[in-house]
Amino acid sequence: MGEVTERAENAVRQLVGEQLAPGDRLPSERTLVDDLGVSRTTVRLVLLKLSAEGLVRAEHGRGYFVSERPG
Amino acid sequence: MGEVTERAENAVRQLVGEQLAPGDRLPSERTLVDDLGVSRTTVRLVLLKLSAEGLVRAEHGRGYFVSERPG
Amino acid sequence: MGEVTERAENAVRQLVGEQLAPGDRLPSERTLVDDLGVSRTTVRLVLLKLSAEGLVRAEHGRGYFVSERPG
Amino acid sequence: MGEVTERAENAVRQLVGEQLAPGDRLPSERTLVDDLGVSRTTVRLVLLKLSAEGLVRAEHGRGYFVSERPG
DNA sequence: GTGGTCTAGACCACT
DNA sequence: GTGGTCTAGACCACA
Repeated sequence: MGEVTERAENAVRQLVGEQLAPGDRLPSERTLVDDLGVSRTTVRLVLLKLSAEGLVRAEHGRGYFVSERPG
Repeated sequence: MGEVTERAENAVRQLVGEQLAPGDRLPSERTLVDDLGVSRTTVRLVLLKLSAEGLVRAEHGRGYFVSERPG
Repeated sequence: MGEVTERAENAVRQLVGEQLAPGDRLPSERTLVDDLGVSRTTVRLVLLKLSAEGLVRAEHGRGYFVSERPG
Repeated sequence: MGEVTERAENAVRQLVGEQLAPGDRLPSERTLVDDLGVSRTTVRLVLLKLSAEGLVRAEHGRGYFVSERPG
């Protein structure tokens, strides 16, 4: 995993862990693209990783949400 | 066609083929939204497809009805 | 215009004149149906009248909004 | 088909017929949203119709292209 | 109170 | 950064 992706991942992890509560919706993919200054591919790579960890959960057409049971 | 739409399509096909008779009225779009747990857009996509096939026919202000000649 | 429609009209007029500001969105047609306890036909009749007066303006798919220049 | 969609359809037809040549790429759906002032749903409805007619062809991840054989 | 049209914006699959 | 799928919910036309 490259340097850019790693920085994006840490930014999203921090957002989820420190600024959001379980059940909260994350910023949209396109908002994260703008805010983090990375490509949509990179954003999705990060979100897919966090989804696999169970930290967040995607709902088609609605958004990403912070999981109730992290892990 | 996506996974969600496909499941909804199968549910409506089964309803039309097994529980309703020619001339019967289908549940309203909004009822199907509740019963199938999908958006109205997805419900309409399915009903439009079945209409194009001639399985059902829409009547503005009245509802959807099972066709007399399926096919 | 019947008694029921008149009561509904007065309720919406009061809402627009006293509780909302120019540019604000009105409650949706279906919300007004529930809140006023009248049919959709009655609600639309009232909103059409207020639109004709220039008090409110409809935007398809978005809602009704209080006009900037009432009248 | 509604009034808004019809206007959008005519605009795209004119673009395809008068300003683009076979093989040319159309503006992206999101660009058309901005240019035509309608929602992406409406844009897609128009493009789906023109695709069904064979006037244009969609390529996933690449864009819409003017067909070689219009019709 | 139904089907028809339209808005706004999300995630997904792909290049 | 495109097209593809899906959500949510608004007003419109009709019965």
